[in-house]
Amino acid sequence: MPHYCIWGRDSTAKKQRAWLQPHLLKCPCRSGVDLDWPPGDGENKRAFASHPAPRRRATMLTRLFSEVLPDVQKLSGWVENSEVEDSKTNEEDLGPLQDDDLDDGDAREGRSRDQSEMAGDDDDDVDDEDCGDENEGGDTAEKRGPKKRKMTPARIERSKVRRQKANARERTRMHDLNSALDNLRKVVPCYSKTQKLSKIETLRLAKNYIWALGEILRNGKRPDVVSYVQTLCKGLSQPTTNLVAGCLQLNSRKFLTEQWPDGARFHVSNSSFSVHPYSYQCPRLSSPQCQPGSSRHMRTHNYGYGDAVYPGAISPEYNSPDYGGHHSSPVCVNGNFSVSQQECGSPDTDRNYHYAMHYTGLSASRATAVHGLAFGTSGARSGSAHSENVPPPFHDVHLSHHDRTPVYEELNALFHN
DNA sequence: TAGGCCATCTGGTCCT
DNA sequence: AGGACCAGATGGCCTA
Repeated sequence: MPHYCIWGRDSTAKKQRAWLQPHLLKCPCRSGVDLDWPPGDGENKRAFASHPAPRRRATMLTRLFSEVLPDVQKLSGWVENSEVEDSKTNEEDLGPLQDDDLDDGDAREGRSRDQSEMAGDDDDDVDDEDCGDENEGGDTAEKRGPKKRKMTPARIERSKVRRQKANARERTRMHDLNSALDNLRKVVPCYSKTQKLSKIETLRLAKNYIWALGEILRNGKRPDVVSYVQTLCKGLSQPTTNLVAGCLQLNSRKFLTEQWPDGARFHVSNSSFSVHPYSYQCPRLSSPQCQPGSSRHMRTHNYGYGDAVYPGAISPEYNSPDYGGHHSSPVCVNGNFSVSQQECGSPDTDRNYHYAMHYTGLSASRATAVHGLAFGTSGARSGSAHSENVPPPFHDVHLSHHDRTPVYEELNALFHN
């Protein structure tokens, strides 16, 4: 049973909530009062109730890049060497923050305490420094070294200006980072301007995408769709998994009717399979929110696209020529399906549209080409603001004229918003 | 209301 | 001294 201790005073409800997430937190206090987890009742519970903020919430990007980097390094290594020792990296590197990540807690403690002390207003800082000058009789180590210069009003003013400039630079830096992430979103196998992947999911998907492409290079053959999708979705949240699956299936279907360079038609067998680990029942399908044109969730949120399902991602019968026209419209937009009123929430609808990833007998090679290698088909992205020389994402692949059903128009609108 | 994601501010560290 | 980068803290917004 882990122990947590008290290391400060802050009573905001949110921080208390966060503090109670043991997987995110590790109290850096050396000498605080240890408390049993879970809080339980009595004095211990009261102590938790009044417990302060977490000292640390794992920094997202650092965590993510620590996940991505080993794979990228490994990938680049075996691409160059044409060999890979194993493929267990994905299993190794994902997961919640580990205790090892927090081993530097003590080191941070001192810094955090310094920050806490310095977080006060400038006047306090000035007072402290002035007081420090007055206590020259002591012989502690921290009182040696260069003598602090007195904070004159002019120096304080300059310090404020410096701080403001630093803040502006930091904002710019973070905006640049976000722009880069936006560009990354455009090249991973799932992109929508209205349903942005979160930063962490974008990085995870990018990592998986790189890994999948590397596997293709290593094996010299195209993988089956299932393993390809499994690779892409490894470590992703359920909503992101469904979104990716939907995107893949959508774009796969686009190619069902397109001519390939060799003139061969895309082969569609009668067989199909489901990838149940990724199945996800749209919880709002039968809810009152399931209304045509509902736009409540037409905004960016990471879990809003959780049940995004696109026409090609539904059941195999959906693709059959016998498929009824009344079924041609369900499009889950951020969890809301644009279905007719009578369909919404009906048992039949729920039964027919169980939102597992159903793959038609899609040729693995074609799918791979679509999702991983066939950038050339889409041409250059027009109007893209990013400067990186990135391949255009497959979602820009144009549909052939006869494939531009209203559903696809809607999807195109969705994807190009 | 809990929890996730995000932007912003901030001070520390390293480097030029 | 100042810039880049990092990471902790904080609060807003949103969904379930």
